[in-house]
Amino acid sequence: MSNLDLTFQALADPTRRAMVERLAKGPCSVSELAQPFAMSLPAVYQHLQMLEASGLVASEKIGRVRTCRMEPAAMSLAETWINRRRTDWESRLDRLGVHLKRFPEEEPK
Amino acid sequence: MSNLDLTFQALADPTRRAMVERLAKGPCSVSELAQPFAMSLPAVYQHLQMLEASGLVASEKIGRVRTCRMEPAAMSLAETWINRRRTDWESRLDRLGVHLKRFPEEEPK
DNA sequence: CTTATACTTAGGCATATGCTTAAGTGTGGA
DNA sequence: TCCACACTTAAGCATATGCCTAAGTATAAG
Repeated sequence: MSNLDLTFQALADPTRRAMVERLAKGPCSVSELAQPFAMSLPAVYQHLQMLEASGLVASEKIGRVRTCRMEPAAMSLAETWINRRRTDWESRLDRLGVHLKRFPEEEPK
Repeated sequence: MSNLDLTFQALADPTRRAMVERLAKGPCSVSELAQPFAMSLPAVYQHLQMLEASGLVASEKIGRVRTCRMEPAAMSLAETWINRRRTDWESRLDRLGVHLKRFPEEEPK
């Protein structure tokens, strides 16, 4: 499974996106991360593991507290993939526009 | 299910990402879309339906041919969501940097 | 030493996902 | 009219996902 698979899969769940939103504001413990959700701690923990597997989040355990933080590099990878497709599409539209301006009656292939 | 759920879910599958990559180069029929994959046409069709449900792709049927095209607006939504979290994180790091420069021995809360 | 805290693992269950094959439906060429 | 083509629907199946409860483990406070 490629990293983009795991990354987009991780972002596909609203609970996990909310967790990322929380971590974008700054690091926190597993309990703090779990606090907003009406869900058991093991469930939150599983979500956290998917976020870590994708590389979107990293964590470190000190004493009995695990502190989680966002990992912006993985975010960038996903962002870049999307941006690339948008760019491809838009540059195609640009070329099409230029072509139609010069030969308005031809249908592009 | 929110639109971002459907969008990221759609992008989580490598087959569907490849379909989006194909469509970023320009519109094509369902058969053309299916051609690169070692997969039955119904399977491809189901992927297409997920892409349409997310808004990433739109299609129109003329005669017996359905022509599919990329829909950049849905791409932007996903891109923007990711970008926002990255920005939040980075601006937090910036504030932290300023603070540490002025009070190097304090631990930030 | 005992107990509370903060995770962590294990097992189970219901639903969702990604395919398959078989059997349609509508369109257009011969 | 007949038939091939381009989807489209339906049914089924194996695995994955998202939760749960119960039962751990390790650290820290009393």
